Amino acid sequence: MILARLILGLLSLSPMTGYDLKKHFDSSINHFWNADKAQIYRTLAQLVTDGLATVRTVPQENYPARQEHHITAAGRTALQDWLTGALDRQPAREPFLGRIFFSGGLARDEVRGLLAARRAEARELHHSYRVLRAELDEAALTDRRGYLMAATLDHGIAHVDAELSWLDAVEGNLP
Amino acid sequence: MILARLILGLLSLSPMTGYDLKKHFDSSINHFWNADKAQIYRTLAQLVTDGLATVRTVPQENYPARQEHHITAAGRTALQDWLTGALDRQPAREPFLGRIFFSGGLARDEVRGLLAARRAEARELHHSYRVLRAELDEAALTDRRGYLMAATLDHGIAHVDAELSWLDAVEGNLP
DNA sequence: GTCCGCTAGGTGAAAAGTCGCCCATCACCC
DNA sequence: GGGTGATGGGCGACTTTTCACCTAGCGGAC
Repeated sequence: MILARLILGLLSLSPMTGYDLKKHFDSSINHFWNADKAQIYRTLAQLVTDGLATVRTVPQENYPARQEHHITAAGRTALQDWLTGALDRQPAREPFLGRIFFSGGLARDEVRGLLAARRAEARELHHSYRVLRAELDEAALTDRRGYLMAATLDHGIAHVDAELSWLDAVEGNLP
Repeated sequence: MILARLILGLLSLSPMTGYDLKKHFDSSINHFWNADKAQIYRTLAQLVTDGLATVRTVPQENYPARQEHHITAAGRTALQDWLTGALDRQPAREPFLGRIFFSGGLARDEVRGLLAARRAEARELHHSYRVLRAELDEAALTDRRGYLMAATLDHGIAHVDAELSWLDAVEGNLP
């Protein structure tokens, strides 16, 4: 499961609770994956039963105790195996293209509306990616870890740019 | 469910069996969605119980009878509602970026290997999209339906191009 | 004083999707 | 004569994902 791997990846950076993980998913991971809270807690439990992580309860003042999950040696091995293993190509999934594909029967302006809505979304995404990118520490980009994390954001930006160009072309030539 | 809509879309073009649908998914739809055989049959059954499609059994010589599914008026309405309804933005899902994100601990050459594997995949995809694109009838592209169907392929090509450029940039500056 | 939001960690149920397997017939190749 | 693959239509079990709900204490706003 990809989620288990991503969680292992985060745990390899530092021990975390399910709550911490959810916050990471919602911020730094969000541009390429998202995870439901329930799914995170269940996957975390699975990692523990599989011996890839261990839990340590850390009491806090004024707050509920943290169930801190630590990656184990076996977990690090599993993570390494995933990172260096063969690429599993996953099928394309673009619901928006499904609409475009079947929009031949719509009026011209309805199609333009569809494209405009998509453009608005893309622009918004582009902006939020740019903001995230600008917040990155320039110095951190010179080491490989920081560079690759930034690269995943650049990936998002590049694809949103491609999307905008495609939208322009499609609308420009729309019969 | 998106799958139900895509199936309705295909049924709106012509009546089909589950088998026909699977073939369409594997050819013309494959660049933006894919569907499991079992899933198609179950969704088809659901469409019938929901009154969005009806079945007609058509016997054949030498072959099993076709369970031809026809879209109903209610089905066309549902399809129209989907096409003209608000865009539901779906979260990003890029397992490959998950690898990149956590590959900071790998050796430089291992990261290059990852990028190279991705590049090979992208080039292959690019080629298959180009082949499909070339097979399209030029004349059909002047009407809106054909134009939009081709546009979904162009979308794939544009994004694969963006992916290749991104790969070049990432590898070129890799620390 | 009461409600909202943050910290923290869940459960239960249903929907969605995947995987392997099954049935049948015909055509074709070796 | 046996295997493969196309035509056609499924079933059952499983995993993955989502949705709604629940617990509980604390801090601050109204």
